Amino acid sequence: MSQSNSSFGRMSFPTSLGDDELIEYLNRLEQEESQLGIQLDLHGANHRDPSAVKVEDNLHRLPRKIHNPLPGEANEGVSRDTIESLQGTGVPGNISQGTHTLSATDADGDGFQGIDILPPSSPMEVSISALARESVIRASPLHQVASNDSSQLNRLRHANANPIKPNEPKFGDYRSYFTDKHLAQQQQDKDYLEWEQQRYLGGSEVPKEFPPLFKDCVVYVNGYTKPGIAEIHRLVILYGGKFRHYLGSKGAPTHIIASRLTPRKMIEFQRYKVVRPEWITESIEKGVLQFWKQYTVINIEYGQQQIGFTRQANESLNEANPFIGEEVHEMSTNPRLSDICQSSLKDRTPAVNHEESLSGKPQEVQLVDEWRGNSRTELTLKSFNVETLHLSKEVLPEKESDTNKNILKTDGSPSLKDVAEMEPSHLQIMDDELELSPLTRPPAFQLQEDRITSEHVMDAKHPEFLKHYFANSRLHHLSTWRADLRAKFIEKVLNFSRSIPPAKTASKVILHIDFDCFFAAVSALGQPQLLRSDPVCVTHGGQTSDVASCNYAAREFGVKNGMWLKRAQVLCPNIVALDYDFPNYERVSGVLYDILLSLGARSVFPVSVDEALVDASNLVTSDPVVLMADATAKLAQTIRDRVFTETGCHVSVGAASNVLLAKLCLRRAKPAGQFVLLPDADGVEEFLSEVDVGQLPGIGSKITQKLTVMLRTDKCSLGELRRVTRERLTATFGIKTGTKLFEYARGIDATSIDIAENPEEYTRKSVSVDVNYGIRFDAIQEVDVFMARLAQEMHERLAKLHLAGHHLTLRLAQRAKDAPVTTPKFLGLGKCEFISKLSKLGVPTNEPGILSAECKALYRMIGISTVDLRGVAVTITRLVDSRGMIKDNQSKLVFDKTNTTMGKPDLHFAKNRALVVPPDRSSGKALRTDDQTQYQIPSEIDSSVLEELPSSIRRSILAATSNTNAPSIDYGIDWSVYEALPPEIKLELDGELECHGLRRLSPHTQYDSPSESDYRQVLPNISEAQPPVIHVEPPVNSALPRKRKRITRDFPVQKVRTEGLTPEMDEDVFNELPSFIREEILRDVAEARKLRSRRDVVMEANLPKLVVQSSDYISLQAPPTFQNLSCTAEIGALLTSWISDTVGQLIFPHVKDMEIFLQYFRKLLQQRKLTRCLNLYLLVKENVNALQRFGGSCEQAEQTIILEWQGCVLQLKLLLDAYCRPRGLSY
DNA sequence: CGCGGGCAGCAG
DNA sequence: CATCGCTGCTGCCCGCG
Ligand SMILES: Nc1ccn([C@H]2C[C@H](O)[C@@H](COP(=O)(O)OP(=O)(O)OP(=O)(O)O)O2)c(=O)n1
Repeated sequence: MSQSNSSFGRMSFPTSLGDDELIEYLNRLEQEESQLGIQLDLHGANHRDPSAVKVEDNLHRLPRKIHNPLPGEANEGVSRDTIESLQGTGVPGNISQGTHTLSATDADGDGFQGIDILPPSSPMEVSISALARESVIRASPLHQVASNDSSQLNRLRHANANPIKPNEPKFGDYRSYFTDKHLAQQQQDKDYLEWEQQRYLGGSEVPKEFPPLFKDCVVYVNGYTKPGIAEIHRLVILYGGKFRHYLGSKGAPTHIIASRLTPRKMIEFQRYKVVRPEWITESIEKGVLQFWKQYTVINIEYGQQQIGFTRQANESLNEANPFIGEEVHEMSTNPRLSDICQSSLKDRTPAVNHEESLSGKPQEVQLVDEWRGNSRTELTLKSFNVETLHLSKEVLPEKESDTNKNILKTDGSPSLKDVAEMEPSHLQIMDDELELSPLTRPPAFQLQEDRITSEHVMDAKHPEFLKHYFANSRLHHLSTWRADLRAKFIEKVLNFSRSIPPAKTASKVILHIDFDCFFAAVSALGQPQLLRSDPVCVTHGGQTSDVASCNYAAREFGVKNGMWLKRAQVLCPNIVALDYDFPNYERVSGVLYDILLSLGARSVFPVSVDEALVDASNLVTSDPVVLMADATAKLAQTIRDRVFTETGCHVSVGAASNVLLAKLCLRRAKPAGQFVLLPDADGVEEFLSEVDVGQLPGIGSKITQKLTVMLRTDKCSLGELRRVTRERLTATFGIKTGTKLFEYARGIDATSIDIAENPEEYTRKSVSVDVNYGIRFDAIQEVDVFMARLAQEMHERLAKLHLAGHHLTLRLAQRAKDAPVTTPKFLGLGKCEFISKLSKLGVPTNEPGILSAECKALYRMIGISTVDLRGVAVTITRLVDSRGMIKDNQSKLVFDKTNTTMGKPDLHFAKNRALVVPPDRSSGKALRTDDQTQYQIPSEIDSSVLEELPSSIRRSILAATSNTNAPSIDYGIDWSVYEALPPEIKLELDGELECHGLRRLSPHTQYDSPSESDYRQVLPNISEAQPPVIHVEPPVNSALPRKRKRITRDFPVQKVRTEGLTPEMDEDVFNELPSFIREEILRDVAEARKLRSRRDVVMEANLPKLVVQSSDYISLQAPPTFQNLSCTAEIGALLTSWISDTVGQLIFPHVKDMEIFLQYFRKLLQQRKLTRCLNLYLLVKENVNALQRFGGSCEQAEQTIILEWQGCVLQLKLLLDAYCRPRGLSY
């Protein structure tokens, strides 16, 4: 890079840190600092003593803290309620509104009534502020308050009864998914302004004027710019503008800053004013907002010829309506449905403006004419087609798939797809339709819309992947609905004092009620022109897309739920694909449950969103036995009629004396029917004989297959099954499954559906987050970042449920050896092996930091190659109620060496949970508590640090300063030489050696978990105590005898090879370290832990600060500590974790943390620990660069964080250079 | 022999 | 382009103390 002055933009993302970049960076720092009024002369800084360089000041550019909840929080209760009501979660009294609306829409009959059943939009606005608070919390992950909040959270979302916790993430609140970050950013921006003002007020400088040049401007930066994104951000904010990290529809940008644009971006950005960065700088320079057109980017490289129409279009439009940007903004924050359509359309449709379209301004016509007349239409049209296809799927109430010839039309007009597929010459005719139909005919519902840039696939690398994915995953919805329903019904039962159960009659009547082809039926509601005989299915569309549900017309052709669309289309060429409509599924489900609950049955048990069991014994037993069947049939008929009237969808009802039979009857009843099988013994037997084993609950394909092999039959009916002895069945299938088969074959089933009988049995015992789609990673750093996001998601789910857990299980899907790298299903699993590993966390927790670190550590322990990873699942078990747990870190490290013969350190994390015991504020957590450090880096004390480390690392800390008594390990090190080393170097070497030595082990060795039976838990599992009373033991730490062994420095390890480490060689060792540290350090630490536990090593449990304590023993300087760590391996692990967590959660590394780290680095240099510095530098650099190389290109916010880290890298380099150059050292 | 981790299977 | 393969639970097997 020769032109060091002109490539500032590139500087923002250095992949290597050459001298040129360094100089540039210095220049830039100087620029910025002078603008900020900070005295900082960096000229020649690299020739100075590092302590004189005040580079870290640079990191104060933006204050990242978010101090207070946003205004608008006061509204939250209301807003949650309102949102709640429109979600239709099935609470009595809440649903009927939807019902009326629905019948109105039914009568409508034009196919576009979907709009009528959409929720009103205004509450959404408020929900944004609610989410903003969520993001505030998220921005300070170490100060999570959610789970500390002991206020009454109505986690079951009783819309009418209770206030809803405001920051409870609302399931199904799709639109607000993308709003939280905006608001966090806005808050940051506000903070920055305040801070900036403060500086001038407090300082001696003359207050500088910041005219609001960019008032009404909303700026977005694309790609590399000079100055960089951070600086532009700062300037825009400073001069009264707004800044966006996304091109989302919320607060849509008015200006895009870019130095150059790819052709695709050209098209994408057509409706924006795309300007060069000089627009910003020169506007500020001249004190007047410069006319943007002078800085337009569009014609820089591509010229007028090619897409000149775009520029002109933009100009004419924007000049005709200078407030267009503002309009966009306002509309976006008020997401009425039509706005949603418009904004999404705007984003995807080139060269049109829909505000204009709506108001019918003449410019629009002109614009379109211009566009059509352009000679280069072809190129554009191609892109246009692509975009439009997508658009049509999202915006139109129609479901289309590329391969599907049956484009479902809701009226006679051609769909956008039709238009898009026509020759350009036809477009002229279609123009009106093209522009207007999506606006006048909004969709039934707007699915979560990805904001991905067109060149980037939405895989797990994308920062918003999880939200996007879960918003669109049917199985996620299904699971969440079921869990919510369970919880709701348990709560219901607990709230009502248990009514005396009627004496258990010999005969029960169980109804099993289930919607027929639920998704398909509900989705088809919006398409009344469809006939019942039209085969339809619900699917995302695409060859390998799953058919979630198909109607009975389609089943005639052999189409089944779960089948790929490709196959369904082969079986049934005329099948019509419908879109998912999750909010309506929820609503319709609510109607069903209302009806069922209104029956007054003894119990209602939710099986699924579309399916429930009802114990109707009390409703029909008063009749004489003979008439019971009739009464039951009448009841079933009533239910079916009511449900159909109120929802327009059919349920079927199976009724019998137990759950098993009811289920089988239901199957017989479908579709749209009922089947009652009541105590007629012969009838039951006859009925059962015809049933297939596969229909039994809990008997799936595998068992069926095994049975058919065993019986040598094709199809195995219960009649045949009955001929098999119980013994044979239990021998083949195990005691439980065998018995079940035996009894089910005879219609025997004692399954209870009475939640009230034993609510405990139905409360959840685990919480998990699974992602087995979109998992594609190149670098381990990307995995780390993803793990951090997964942990954050897990944390949010746990916090919402007021749960914390003792155990974390990571389950990975690994591409099978023989499976192709590209899966048949796009971003799918393919053929995989699953490997899972459980970790005991030591304390019940839901802290995202711990969860994240643990996941990363477990990932390394499992040792799956990054590129073969196809799925990740995290499960938290051994749950406890987190309410009542004191949130602030009060973990105490407790040492207990009573078990020294086992050779294991007994490490107890005992939370001082005694509610009467005040938090020990004297123990040095000043940084955390007072300064709100974002990434928890306490400056002094053990416990805080330790808590945020993964237990693996936490544990290894104990060993880091102690002996590694592992005689059988061949480290290739001459330990006598080691012994001869100065103690200081020995200390420094310990951690490194450990890693280095361990590295010789096969990385794929499976390690056993350490036994942690000695872990003492203060908090009992909630499940053991009926009322959630927290049992508190007296704090054990103070009472504990200090049995910790005196630290002994003599290495007991003597049985080693003799060649090896010499004082000169340690350099070599170290030089070798970075390459593996950066890739394997976490794994090594984890392995160290495994190794220790496995080899009965006699070790000493040590506080990190013991390193310092032993400084009297060390004659030289004690090594500086970073977070009380002095082992490079651990510090490296911490840094790696820090980096991936901040990038993963899109939070800035906290200024103070960075300061502390740089301070540490400086100290290290002062002590001339060059190799360590080098290692740390390379570690950080490699981590940051890897993220930038692989993952970072898709998301501005992520880039900004990475940029911040690149700043850090450069600062480290600065410090290193300043140290090395005068000494003639090079590295 | 009982416990617990790992894993398979199942349902919607 | 695609596509959105979740999630909670039960039961079996096997190794360990
Ligand atoms: N593999 C599956 C199975 C089910 N579902 C969803 C769509 C279904 O509509 C809903 C209910 O599942 P059912 O098993 O009850 O199937 P249907 O309701 O579609 O059909 P039916 O109950 O009439 O057999 O769950 C799904 O997405 N994927």
